[in-house]
Amino acid sequence: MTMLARGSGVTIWRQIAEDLEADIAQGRFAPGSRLPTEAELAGRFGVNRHTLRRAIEALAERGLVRAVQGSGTFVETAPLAYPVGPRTRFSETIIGQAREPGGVLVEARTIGATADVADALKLAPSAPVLNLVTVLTVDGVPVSWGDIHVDGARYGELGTHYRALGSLTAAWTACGVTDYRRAWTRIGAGLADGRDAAMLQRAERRPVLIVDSLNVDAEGAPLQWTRSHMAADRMRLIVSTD
Amino acid sequence: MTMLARGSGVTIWRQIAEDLEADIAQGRFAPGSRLPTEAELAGRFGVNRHTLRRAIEALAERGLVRAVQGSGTFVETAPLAYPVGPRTRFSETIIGQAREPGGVLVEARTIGATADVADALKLAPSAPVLNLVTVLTVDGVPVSWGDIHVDGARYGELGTHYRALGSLTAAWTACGVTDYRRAWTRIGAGLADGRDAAMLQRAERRPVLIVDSLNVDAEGAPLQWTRSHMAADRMRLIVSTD
DNA sequence: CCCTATTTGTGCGTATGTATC
DNA sequence: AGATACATACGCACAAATAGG
Repeated sequence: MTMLARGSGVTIWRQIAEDLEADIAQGRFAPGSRLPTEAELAGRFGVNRHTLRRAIEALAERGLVRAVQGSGTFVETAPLAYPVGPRTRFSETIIGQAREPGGVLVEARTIGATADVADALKLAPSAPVLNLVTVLTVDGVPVSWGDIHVDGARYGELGTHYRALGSLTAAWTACGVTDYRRAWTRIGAGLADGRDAAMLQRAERRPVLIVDSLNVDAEGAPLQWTRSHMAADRMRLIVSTD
Repeated sequence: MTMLARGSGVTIWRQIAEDLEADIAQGRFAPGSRLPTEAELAGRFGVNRHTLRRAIEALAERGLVRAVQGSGTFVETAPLAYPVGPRTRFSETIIGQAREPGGVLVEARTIGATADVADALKLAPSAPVLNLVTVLTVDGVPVSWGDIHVDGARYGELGTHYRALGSLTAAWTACGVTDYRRAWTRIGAGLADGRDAAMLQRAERRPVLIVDSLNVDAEGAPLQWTRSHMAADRMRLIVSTD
């Protein structure tokens, strides 16, 4: 730990933030590990806990650490690679990287198709559509949430199956769809709003990847239109074009 | 124009912003067109120019309009679709959408390969690398800037050719590389920093797509490693997996 | 190339409402 | 109730960038 230079023109919290950042960059605080408590760090630097919190806040804002109330402050891990391919499955991909995937169904309801959805799924305007809201986690950390839309008339039971099985692939199988593939993916970016912040346990205004996609069955008929919001500092998309 | 409700609990600038947004959504202000001047709009709404500017600022923050000093405030156009495929070329894609592509070489220098670059290009660490910084525009509006790295020993003239020809594909041809393709693409997101803001003529903290990619020649040998920063509200990536 | 009008950007001062301690 | 801080709104003036003659 370097000396703090009071009155040097650089605020104390900034010096501390840079110090901690160097510690993280050089692996003295490992990715995924918990930082010492705020009280301990404040003691170490010889500053008030408020000052230290300001430093932590700056690091969290840049996505280097994540503060969890009641638990601690954790060093963020390197972003996960998520391939975009015709047959990529979330669970398989995550397991292949020796991590533990998870999925939670947050909401399930039937709504009328909006223009976008009706167009993608080739349904009549305002036809019944099953809307599932899910959160995907890796090692318990939310990485993405999705707004899933399927034909309500044909696949109204998808939500029930998903809730029981915890995997979308399995839920589709239970609905009699044994195979599906990704037809197209549209990738944009935006800033996390209140909902993103809540679903991804992330601060507002952090960058999110906004990914629209269409899955089709073996015959090419549209099955599922999804808009996913991915925490950009936890996930990165990989496209192979060989 | 709806009446402004002073003291209604909603600030005036917010009401104005919502009013203008509705005008844009319903096409009363066309994409790409210039809004009335601040003075005129302030007069129309019967408010101070500062108040109106606050409303414009809110719209600009959401990417709906773009203010240019000395020129005016313009309605942003819908994001451009940019395919990610083995043989997509910027110029061809843009022309195919009936828009006008442009490219400017901002900087050209030779540096030592960093670990990332050496790895991607299969060069020795700190081998000479030609680094080109370019800005791509559509209809004169910057949509992306890129940090291009190529083997300095073999393709040191690429920068000269690019500057003369204005197109990377043409510059490669001049270097004797008649064909190349995209091997892989990694897509993340971040917030615009000072450099992004300057290069993309965009405010800081706006969302940017950060795209790393590798181009290879016909034999699959690495040619060009690029990190592009794309203005997310002007461009969106499309991946087809058929 | 210069000059000028137009348009957005910035600063300072003042007054007022609102939330917080 | 009082004190304080902060965002809102207005007015005026000037700086900086752009466009056109």
